[in-house]
Amino acid sequence: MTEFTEKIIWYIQNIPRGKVLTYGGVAALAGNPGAARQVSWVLRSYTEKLSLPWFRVINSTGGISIKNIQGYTLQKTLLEKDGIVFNEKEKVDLKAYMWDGTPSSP
DNA sequence: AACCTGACTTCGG
DNA sequence: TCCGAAGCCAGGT
Repeated sequence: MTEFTEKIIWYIQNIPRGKVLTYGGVAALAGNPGAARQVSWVLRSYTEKLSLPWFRVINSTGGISIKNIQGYTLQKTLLEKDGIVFNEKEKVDLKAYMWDGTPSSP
């Protein structure tokens, strides 16, 4: 695994409760803005092994990308448990919830 | 080495 | 505003 991939994992693990990050956002923080798809690959490959907070990663429109209805519902439920609110279009306010990458932001 | 895959993103019609 | 097409990157076969 490359250093880039390790950074992706690090950022995902450090997303604070109540915050989210987009796939492209994680890739950008990890140093490669164009590698959003690699982030999805990491989630699919390492979520179970490393117990990653996978549900805090959403797409650039503020919505959930999981196709499977059960996975979609699970992710939405977990995010709401974090205090994140979805609007009538099933989207969250990225300007309010997007994590800036700072480990401690109280 | 070539080709395929994916829980993505962006741009043009 | 909405949808399809093309672009993107690393890992797996």
